[in-house]
Amino acid sequence: MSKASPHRRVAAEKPRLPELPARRGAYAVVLDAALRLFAERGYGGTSVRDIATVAEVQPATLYAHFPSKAHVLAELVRIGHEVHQQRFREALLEVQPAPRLQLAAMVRAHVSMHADYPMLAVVANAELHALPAELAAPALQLRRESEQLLLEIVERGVRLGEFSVAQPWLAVAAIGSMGLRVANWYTPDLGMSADAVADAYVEFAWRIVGAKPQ
Amino acid sequence: MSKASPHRRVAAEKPRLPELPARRGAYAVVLDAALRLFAERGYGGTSVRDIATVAEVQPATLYAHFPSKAHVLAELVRIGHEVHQQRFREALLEVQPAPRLQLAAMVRAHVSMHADYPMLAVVANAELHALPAELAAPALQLRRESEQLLLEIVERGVRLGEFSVAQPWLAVAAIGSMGLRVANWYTPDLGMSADAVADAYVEFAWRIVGAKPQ
Amino acid sequence: MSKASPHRRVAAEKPRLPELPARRGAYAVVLDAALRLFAERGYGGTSVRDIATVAEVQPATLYAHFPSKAHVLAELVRIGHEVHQQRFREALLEVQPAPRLQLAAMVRAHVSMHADYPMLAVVANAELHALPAELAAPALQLRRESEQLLLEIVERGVRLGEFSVAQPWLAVAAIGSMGLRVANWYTPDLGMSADAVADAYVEFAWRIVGAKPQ
Amino acid sequence: MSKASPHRRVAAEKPRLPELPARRGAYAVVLDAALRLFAERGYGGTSVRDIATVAEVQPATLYAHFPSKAHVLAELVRIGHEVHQQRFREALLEVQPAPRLQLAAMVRAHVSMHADYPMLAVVANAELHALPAELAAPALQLRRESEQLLLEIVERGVRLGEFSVAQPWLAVAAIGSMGLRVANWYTPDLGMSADAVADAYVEFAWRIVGAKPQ
DNA sequence: CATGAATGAGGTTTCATTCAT
DNA sequence: GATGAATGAAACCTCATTCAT
Repeated sequence: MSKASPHRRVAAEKPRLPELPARRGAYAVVLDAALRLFAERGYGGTSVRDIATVAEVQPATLYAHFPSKAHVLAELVRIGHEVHQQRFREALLEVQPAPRLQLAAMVRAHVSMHADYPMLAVVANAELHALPAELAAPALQLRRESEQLLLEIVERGVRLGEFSVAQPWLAVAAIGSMGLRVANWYTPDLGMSADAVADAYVEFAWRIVGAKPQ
Repeated sequence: MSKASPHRRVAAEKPRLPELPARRGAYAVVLDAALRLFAERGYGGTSVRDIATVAEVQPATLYAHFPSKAHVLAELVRIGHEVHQQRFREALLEVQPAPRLQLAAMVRAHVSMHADYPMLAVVANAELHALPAELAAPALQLRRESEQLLLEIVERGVRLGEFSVAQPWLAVAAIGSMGLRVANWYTPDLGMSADAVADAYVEFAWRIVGAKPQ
Repeated sequence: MSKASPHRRVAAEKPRLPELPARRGAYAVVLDAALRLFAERGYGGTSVRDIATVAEVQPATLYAHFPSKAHVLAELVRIGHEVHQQRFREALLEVQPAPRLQLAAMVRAHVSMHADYPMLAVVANAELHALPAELAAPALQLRRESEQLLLEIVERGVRLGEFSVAQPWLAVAAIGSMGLRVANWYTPDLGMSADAVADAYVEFAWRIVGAKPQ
Repeated sequence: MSKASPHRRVAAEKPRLPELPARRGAYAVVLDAALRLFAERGYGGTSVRDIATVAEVQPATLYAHFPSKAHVLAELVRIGHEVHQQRFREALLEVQPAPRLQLAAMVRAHVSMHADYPMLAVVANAELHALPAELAAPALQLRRESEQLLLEIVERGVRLGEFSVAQPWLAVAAIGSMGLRVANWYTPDLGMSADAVADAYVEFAWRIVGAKPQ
């Protein structure tokens, strides 16, 4: 399919991919083209020819770098989840062990990742279902771990009396969902920094879990 | 494409479509099949042949009722938005004019719609981008109106001193996003009623906007 | 196919069909619609639905009057050849037995038929090949007879010393071809009567066979 | 459609296409197959699969060389008109400026082209109407120019007193029509050379315009 | 590593036709 | 006699992928 979609699924245009140190040339161009197209039209709405055209490469060239179209998506999904996990890891390493601060650090990481790499986030979220089971498994594992981590923080906050929320897992679902969707509408053109959005969402998260002031 | 997706995009199996009074026969069967398939595999991942097979009709029969595959999606998107709007309308008609109650009614309508018709909601949200502009326009218009309505309620709450939130539009974005995602994970099998989920989300929404107790 | 052709295959719009005494109703409407469409787009470029649409009838109705699409064409071809033959017959019955006058009468009949029923003539000529052998046979027979008749007239003229042409059969081919093509370009809008065209073509025919003056 | 037509639209079998210097392989094979099938069954009566089968390639291969079925026809129509124009051009360049000789040269070129490439001529004439406007335009333009050229020769002959014909444009129509139809019946199997046919038609053309002897 | 050409399968849609009403 | 709905086949075309060069 080659028609452009009439209404954007992602508001922002860039940045698209984080630095991919070791990989240059056709690999990077193809990945970048696929990212843009999968984000805009979805995996099923994008043909290998579409990708090759945007990448200014022949369709056959794609197969020198990826075993199949699905593997291109798999690679984008992997990168997306890796970036997400990396931000989570850094956030945890640098934060004091207070639930209130831990939650803030996680939400900030979550939201800013979705604002900084919106296309990557949309593809990793919305096109995951297009992957065959074995290619999707690693991403699903990371997702479960992240959610579990967030849940443990919230439950610990509740146990310590710092948070007050009836069903922590529902709060986690709500907080996660809030952040996911940022990828769809955030763009620097809004005149608001990604940090400012993250700040606001941290406040929302605190409120949802009933965090005590201070 | 005819391979089954390995991980569910929607947890619930039913109910799928609201009563479509006057329409019976192939029209309803096709629509129901398309709903299930679009929800599971996406529009681009579903072929007309797939739909026909599930509906137990010939592909040609589909074209006696819909001008194209896109029009099948358009009809599902239309129905989804109509149900959503209908719930919003009823909620508003029956509620006291207090912002706190209005917000509660809207969130309850929003969440319960996504829990009651999860497939319809997922298709209407996640596959809207696959529609050509002219078919997507009515849904986009309804979306803007719903969001505007929610925003006005929150802003009024702030003006009246009942709510306390720095950027009402961000709060609206967060609240809306929370509810959207319910469609992906809710199923009665969780042992939790849709009403109970809605109750919890109403509480979250109140907290996000800093609603004063009472 | 339903797109209109961009350049006319027949210049004239009407008249289309001679009076069909005994047949009224759907039969006549279908035949008239098919005539127009076959003339403009050809048999292969016209669908049964196209015919039904123009005839303002359901496709199924067509099958109450014709066993198949091919039989609709066969009927038009039959009528076309019948009209042609009828004109030839009348021409012969009313003419003096001089080759010069006989040739004139035949050419006049041939040309005026193509000018009076251009759509019918174009369909009978240009779409004959689309008919299966058994449906085309009667028309092919009539064609051979007409040609043979013309050939005999020319050969007799040569024998009697009234015509002078080396290869009578080539002259007949040329004279017949000239007249056939009139159907494509003649229209009363040209400001010239069909009779005037026929007069001119009679003169051409005389010249081709080298008819002695008087 | 794959049934063979029962009565030939073109008597001759070959030669079919002029030398296409630079083009070999699938392009040429497809074009040759399409020429034969379009000539026999018409554009609407020939499927892409039919062409691919005769060309001994896959249908998909056709689309590596032509954007659509219509473009295959367009290419044939283009080649046909180019050959015709080329013959006209050569004829004019080599002839003395006497109207009588000019007319002879043109008619000879016209007729011999239709006898030498009968399939190409039939397709270019009889299937032109199946092309969308933008693809048909160049051919229509060439046609108008050829006709205009012939008309100017006849009118000049009349002015110079070498020809005597009341309506030169009608004579041109008749002469052109005569030649067109040669493509339908001529075949070397008749035992008559294309040149001999052309000679006869030159004589007919002279007679039609009333050319003075010598 | 990149490519142009080819392919078999399958995409969406239209076809001529039938049949119960 | 007319129809609305259905159908199996086939229409045109695009798909992801391969391979010799």
